[in-house]
Amino acid sequence: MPEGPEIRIAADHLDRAVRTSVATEVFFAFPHLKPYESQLRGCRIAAVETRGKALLIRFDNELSIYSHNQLYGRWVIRKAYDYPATNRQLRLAIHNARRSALLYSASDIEVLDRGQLASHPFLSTLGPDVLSNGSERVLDQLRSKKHRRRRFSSLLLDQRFVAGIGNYLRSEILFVAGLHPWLRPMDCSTDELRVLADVAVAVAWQSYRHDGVTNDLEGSRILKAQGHTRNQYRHWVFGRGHQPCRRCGTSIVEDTAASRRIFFCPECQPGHG
DNA sequence: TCTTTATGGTGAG
DNA sequence: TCACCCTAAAGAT
Repeated sequence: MPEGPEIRIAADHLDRAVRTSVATEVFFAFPHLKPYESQLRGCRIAAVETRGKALLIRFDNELSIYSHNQLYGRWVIRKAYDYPATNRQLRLAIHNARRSALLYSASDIEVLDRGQLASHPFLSTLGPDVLSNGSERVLDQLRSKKHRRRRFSSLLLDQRFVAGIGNYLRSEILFVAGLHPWLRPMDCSTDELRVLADVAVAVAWQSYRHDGVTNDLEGSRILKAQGHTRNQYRHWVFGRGHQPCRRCGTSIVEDTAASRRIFFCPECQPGHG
């Protein structure tokens, strides 16, 4: 289940498994991609990259495989031709002498040449990647005229604003920054925006380094030791509607924004109304 | 065996 | 803002 950090973790595994190796075989489930199987067979993989939630596998013949996992796609790395037992649909496989990289369930897979990559309708609209840039780029976006009047709840999910933030990071970032979701950049001081930009980058990096845990690391470690499940210790507020805030005990509010669930603490995230 | 939900994204109005 | 697309798993019946 993929936001920027999860995609980057998958890309790291993929990179270790296939980069610099020759693809001995490439399989596409979609008929319109079949012609590329022979074009990519025997090619070396030059790089595995992420752009927000999208992933690119760059081959040395100038072709790239683009994939977006949406909500469902899942990468699995196995020994060569060692397929897992699963009911999921295999959509893409890249084999080398030692490993097989298998992409299940994803529906958004393309093969792009250099020109198509440069003008890609989704990639070309992405804002700065939250994991590939310092917080200055995020601050620039927050201060830009284009975004100043939009609520944080809408802004943080917009990949043209900053790429890689998804629905759990939205709630978590706003909680850590202490900002109410309905606020807009124009409602905030420069210092507050600077904090938000720093927090956005920091929370995304913590999630990447600690396998999706955005909660306080020491606190989550204790909860885990006490036998709490991953869902129970993972986040500050996301998925914790009506439970007590970990900081102040106030009941966490669950609401809807941009057609997605959002969670916040009305006490720790003031400034609305 | 349904219906709903999900850490995502698009396009119409 | 809403309907819709995508796929899999969980929940309801």
